[in-house]
Amino acid sequence: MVYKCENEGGVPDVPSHRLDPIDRKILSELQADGRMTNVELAKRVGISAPPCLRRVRTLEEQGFIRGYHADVDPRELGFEVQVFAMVGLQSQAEADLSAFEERCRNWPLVRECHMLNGEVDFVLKCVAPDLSTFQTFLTSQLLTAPNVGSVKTSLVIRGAKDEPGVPFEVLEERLSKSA
Amino acid sequence: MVYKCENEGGVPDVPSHRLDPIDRKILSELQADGRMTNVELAKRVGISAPPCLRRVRTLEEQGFIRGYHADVDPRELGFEVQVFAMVGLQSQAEADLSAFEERCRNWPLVRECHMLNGEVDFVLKCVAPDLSTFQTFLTSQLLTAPNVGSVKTSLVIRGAKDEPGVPFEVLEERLSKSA
DNA sequence: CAGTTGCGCGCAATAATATTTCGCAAAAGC
DNA sequence: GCTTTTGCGAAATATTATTGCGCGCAACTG
Repeated sequence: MVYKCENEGGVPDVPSHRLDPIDRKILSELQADGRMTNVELAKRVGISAPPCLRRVRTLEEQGFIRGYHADVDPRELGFEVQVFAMVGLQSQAEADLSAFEERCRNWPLVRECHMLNGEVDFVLKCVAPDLSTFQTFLTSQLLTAPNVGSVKTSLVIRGAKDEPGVPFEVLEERLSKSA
Repeated sequence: MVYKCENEGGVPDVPSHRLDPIDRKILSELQADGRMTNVELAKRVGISAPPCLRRVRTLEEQGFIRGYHADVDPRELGFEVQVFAMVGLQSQAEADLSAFEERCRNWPLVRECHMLNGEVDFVLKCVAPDLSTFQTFLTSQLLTAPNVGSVKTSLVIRGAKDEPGVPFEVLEERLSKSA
């Protein structure tokens, strides 16, 4: 069970030590099927519905669960193209990094933006209805954005694995060892 | 509304042309909040609950919705490390590509695996509880896997954007132009 | 142009589910 | 050993999901 430590919006202390096996099972089940009914979930984790729902609410409030999303198929919707873009900036000053991140947040075609260590500064995951749409975005938006030095793009030929979230198996394994 | 063309498990013909504005709104709403109740969803898309639920079911069956997932916070759960790995193989024969993909599917730390064009063959998105766990995986699993030529890893310093799914705004814009 | 058919909507009824309330019991603290 | 705390579960209530019609509209047909 999650201990409701009210540390004023502060940083959580020791992450998953605050979760008991039932909480972890709940998270695992909801990660696999986010629309499961509460009664079904309760059945699976081995407690009755009311406490199960309380746990879910608490997990949501504490930020362990950030939200729920339908997993829509991009291809079926006409987004045929997926691209990874490796971006290098000219200046790595914090203000410039933030400015670029903010720009990414405003580009709908950019779904993910992660700052990296090493020679490349950012990796972007992009989707687009077709190649020409992406090319237009690339040349008229990304490449011409302030402070952008180099961009290397790679088209996704095919997806081999795309699992959401985290591997709970690894977490359990790890917790059983440290016990 | 989705036309229930029963083309025997075949490839869908013209993707989102089979979806009317209400269907797209449904997908958009469920992508943003996958646990929304059906009544709330119906209210938002402007129809009553029963037809709304029927549409959702159809969208699920037709594969537009692949599933629902709780979005759990990796950090809160003790997964402190996120890494992108660019992998080059020695042989790009189809059998060897497939073999590597299958291997990725069995590695829990690897959450995503995409085949790319260009010099790099695959990009992998990995998570791990800490750096040493990842290093162990890297050296004793990934680097020693058959046919793996080169691996360049980049640690994620910070995440700037991480939106699930597709930008419906782009889809709507596109459909309004072609009309 | 009236008749017919197919399709999707919404109303109303029913079945499930979510959510609240409350009392009890076990673990933690004193 | 006795409070205090914490979380469970049964029961009651409120919401929601789901099913079963009948209606209207638009396309097709004769």
